[in-house]
Amino acid sequence: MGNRLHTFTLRMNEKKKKVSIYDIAAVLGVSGSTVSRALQNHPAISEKVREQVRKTAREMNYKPNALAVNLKRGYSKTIGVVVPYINRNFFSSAIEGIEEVANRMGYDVLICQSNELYEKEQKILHSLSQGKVDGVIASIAYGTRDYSHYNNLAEDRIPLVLFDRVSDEVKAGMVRGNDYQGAYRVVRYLLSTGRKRIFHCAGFQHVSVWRDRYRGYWDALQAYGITPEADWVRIGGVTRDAGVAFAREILQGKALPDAVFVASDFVALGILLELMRNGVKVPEEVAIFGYANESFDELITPSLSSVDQFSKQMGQAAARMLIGKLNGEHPEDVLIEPELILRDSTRAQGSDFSMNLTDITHEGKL
Amino acid sequence: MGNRLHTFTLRMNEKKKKVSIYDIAAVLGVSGSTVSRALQNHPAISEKVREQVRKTAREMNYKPNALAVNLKRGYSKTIGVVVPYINRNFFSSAIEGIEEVANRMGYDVLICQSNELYEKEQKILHSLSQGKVDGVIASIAYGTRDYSHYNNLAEDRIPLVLFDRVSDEVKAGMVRGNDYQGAYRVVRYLLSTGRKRIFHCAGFQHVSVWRDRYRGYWDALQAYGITPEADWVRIGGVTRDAGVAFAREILQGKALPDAVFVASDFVALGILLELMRNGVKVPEEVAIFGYANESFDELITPSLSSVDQFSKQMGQAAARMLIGKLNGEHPEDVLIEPELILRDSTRAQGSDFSMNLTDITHEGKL
DNA sequence: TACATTTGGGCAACCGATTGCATACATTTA
DNA sequence: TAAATGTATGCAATCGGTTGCCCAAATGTA
Repeated sequence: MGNRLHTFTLRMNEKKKKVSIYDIAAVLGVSGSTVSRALQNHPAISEKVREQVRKTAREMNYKPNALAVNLKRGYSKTIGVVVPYINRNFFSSAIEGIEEVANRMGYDVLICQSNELYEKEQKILHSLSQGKVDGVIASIAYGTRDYSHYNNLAEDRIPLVLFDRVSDEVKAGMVRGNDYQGAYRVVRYLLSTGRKRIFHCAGFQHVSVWRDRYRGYWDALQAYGITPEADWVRIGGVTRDAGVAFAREILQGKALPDAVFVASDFVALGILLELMRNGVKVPEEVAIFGYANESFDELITPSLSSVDQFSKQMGQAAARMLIGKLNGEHPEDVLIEPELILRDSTRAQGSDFSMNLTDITHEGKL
Repeated sequence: MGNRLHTFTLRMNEKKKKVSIYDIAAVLGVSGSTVSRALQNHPAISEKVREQVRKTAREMNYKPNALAVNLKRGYSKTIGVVVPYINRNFFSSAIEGIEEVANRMGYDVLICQSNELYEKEQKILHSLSQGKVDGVIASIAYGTRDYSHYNNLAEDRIPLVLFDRVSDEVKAGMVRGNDYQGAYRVVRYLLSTGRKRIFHCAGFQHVSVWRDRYRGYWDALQAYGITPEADWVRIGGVTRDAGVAFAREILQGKALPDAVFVASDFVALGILLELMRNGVKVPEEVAIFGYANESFDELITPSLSSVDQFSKQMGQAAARMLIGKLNGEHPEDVLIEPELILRDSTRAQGSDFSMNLTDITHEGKL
């Protein structure tokens, strides 16, 4: 047998082919079925043969061809994840949560980034729906306004779970943060510290999370009898540069705001730096409150108050939901309550303002 | 024909099966081969049939099964990428570079993270080598000390390119930054600003990049007639916490260093914050120089001097190299020269120290 | 010894494509 | 009109596994 193995090895080097069950079968003089069954611990195969097969497989460095297995089985035990960017803290920790649950349940995770581009998102989904994954977890790119590529997944029987950036136009399971509440509470907190003239820097309104945050902001102000003026709100992209641009607008306005509630930490960063570069004191003159609790928030000076969305838990919930769907269940949508993280950029001014807000995390509890 | 299509649709809903070329063939009354060829624009198929097939395929929402295609073709046009973490700026921009080149060349990219764990890395490579990818680009986890899982890829004819974290024990193409030079120049710069007592916080020495940085540090000091004492160097993990721990050691030592050259920005962050928390002035008393130019470097106060490794270019080079290998070429290894980014954490003290170092980038040139 | 079971393993179809070769028909040429 | 091309399509093998069904040998039972 050692001899046959040797012969085989030589052939290997010539033909540069991978080892299949039939190669093992040939060496052992059995059929492919037997090898397949032996490797699966099928009871119909005797202990003796089973051991021989396993041993030979090991010696020949056999690895099952996942493509063949998946093709035959009809599923791949793989979950596709589509996010705008993988290097946003929010998304990378969501992915962490997804991987954790998925791996535990025996699934692989295939990560893709859309770069916020509709076309790339489309391509990715198209590629994933060619049998590569059993289901998809996604957070919609903001370049996306037509959702048919998402809805098409259903035609291919690929279950879909959206998290964070969801849309009612898509039929899918959803895991969302309570962005409305988060925003509402941010504004209420700012009001409680005596800030009244509260601006808002929003993201594009076709995106659920930014629309909800805007609504929360609006309703909170209304609830306290304040109606925002037209120039209090700016809608735009969620980049640092957009923040810089908004800061400049603010500086050119007739009066500084007391506070700015920003729908994204990256925008908040741009605003904060640009305001300070122009001599505006944060938080003394203007308080700034971001959203997403990016990792840089606590590193900048002043540290940036923000809203933690429990991104890892969101990822876990999304993975659980998708796997539930794959098992034929009908899991309910998940809504995760966010938590305010208070830092220096919203430090209260002057005399101790006594608050009565029990739902707020104080600095350090991060 | 509309009728046949309708019948088919009904069957679809019942059986919940995806559309194959044979379904199209059945509707049109032709063979599977014809459909396959028509979809590939094979010249042997008449214009008329070709159009019919394409039209029907579109109507039936046909998507080729990637598993079947790849199984048959023997390759997948997919590149596997394995990195320790996707949310490190360094790695995510390397991935950006990889994707850019790969997509342009018609390859998909499958991203995996090892979390610095040997076991997970092993699992990932094992899974990738089951026919899922044509080649692998990786940066070795620091939990890895045995490299057979990498070398095993060769047995499966899967070309491998390592970037950043490489190893001589692995037979693979390599794209590296010139870490030795980077470190050497950092230390030379620090010396040029009058700092002599320069500590070094290194990463585990079985990892190429950290070993090289240590060597560069050592040689630079030697070249200037300085021999580091035993407690000048600490070898350990590359987390923020490790930095905090080192800072505490420093604080308990007999004398503060003039500067600390840190092999990782995350460690440098920990050191910087902990030193400052204990009243040490940075850079007045101690200068700190990091490595990797993470995005938070410019955001903290004082901003952190660091070494930019051109991670995106590294990714591009790695992808080019891998695709070259896939095309049967034998690309040469790539060494990328890093660039020093000077920020406030190493601001020179007292009188203007006139430097004669032309290879240094000055603040703002980032 | 004869028959019924159990055990171990092979045959062949199948998953969804691709492709070399054969074939049927149409067209051109001698 | 028969033979030689050309054109359009189908058959069947193949990629590397999995699995229902069938059969031969071994074992059990009377």
